[in-house]
Amino acid sequence: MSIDLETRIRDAGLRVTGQRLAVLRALGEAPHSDADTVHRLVQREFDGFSLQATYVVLGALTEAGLIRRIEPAGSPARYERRIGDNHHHVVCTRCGAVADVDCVHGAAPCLAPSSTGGFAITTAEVTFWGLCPDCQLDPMDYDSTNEHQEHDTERN
Amino acid sequence: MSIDLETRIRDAGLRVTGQRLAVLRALGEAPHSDADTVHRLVQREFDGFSLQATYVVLGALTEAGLIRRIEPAGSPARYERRIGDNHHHVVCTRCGAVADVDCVHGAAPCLAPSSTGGFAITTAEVTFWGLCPDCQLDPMDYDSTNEHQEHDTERN
DNA sequence: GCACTTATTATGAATGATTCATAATTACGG
DNA sequence: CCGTAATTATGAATCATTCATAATAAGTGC
Repeated sequence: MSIDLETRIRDAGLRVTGQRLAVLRALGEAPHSDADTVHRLVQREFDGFSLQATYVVLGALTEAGLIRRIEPAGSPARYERRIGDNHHHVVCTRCGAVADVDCVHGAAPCLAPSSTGGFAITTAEVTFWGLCPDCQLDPMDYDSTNEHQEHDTERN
Repeated sequence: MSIDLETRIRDAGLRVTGQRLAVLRALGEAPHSDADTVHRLVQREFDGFSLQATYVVLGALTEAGLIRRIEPAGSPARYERRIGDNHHHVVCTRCGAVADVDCVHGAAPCLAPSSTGGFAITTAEVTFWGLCPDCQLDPMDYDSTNEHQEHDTERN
């Protein structure tokens, strides 16, 4: 958080635009947001900001290494600003909420497979699955016909 | 492989149909296939077998616990018959090929996070990323404008 | 401060993967 | 062999995402 966002964007070789700043700010407030959420957050600031433009900005920032894209099974891609520290994620099996989990074994790659099948492995990605605090308590759990509802379980 | 497929389907509480048998057989031949691949394989046997029907069958088998569905980032969902042994996967970053990797630490959950953020964790899913044997050799690697081509790296 | 070049954004359409709705068919218990 | 519920067939719909193209704006040099 030391350097300001503008400098970071510039240092990544990108032009500084209000949209990019706003997207980074949105991801600072709401980590693990999907494109649609980022879009809605940034729209408060830029009225004509379309969802497609959101994808373009997210794509550029991801490619530049300023944000990271994760794709948990069953939910749209999510983006986060915490990068370069090889952390992992917990995903709620009921509502899809995502939280960070520090790396299990320190430096990357924090795991080594027993048999690589000839692959030259560069990364180990760990995703934990379980119930978030809200869904553990939620009485709606007993009604299996109910749609899963996304809770506000972004603690970050 | 001891019990025959028909018995397994029945024991899972499902009716035995030719389509289901064919899908299971297809996944025996070509593990980690996506819905489209399964569809094409089964079509050889059932001429009118549609892609949508493939999704229905794959869904039923998955829900019954007869097959497992994995969703590596960037590729469509893939299905496999190897279940219940908590193994993991290596995915080729270039061509998307998937191979099995035995569990790093034995019994599930083979990993424990350092901070759960209040989540009640039930599963740890590990995905390794790297280059498959074919893509390690492939000279097209040097031409970055080329599309990634899927190699036949299913060793199983 | 102004013009120029090129990166970036806006807009609308298109694609790929998957699901849904409904009608036709089939497995299997009685 | 019959009946019923489970399964499949078919076509349309949805969701997330990308593509194509035109309009706009950032940053560079003057």
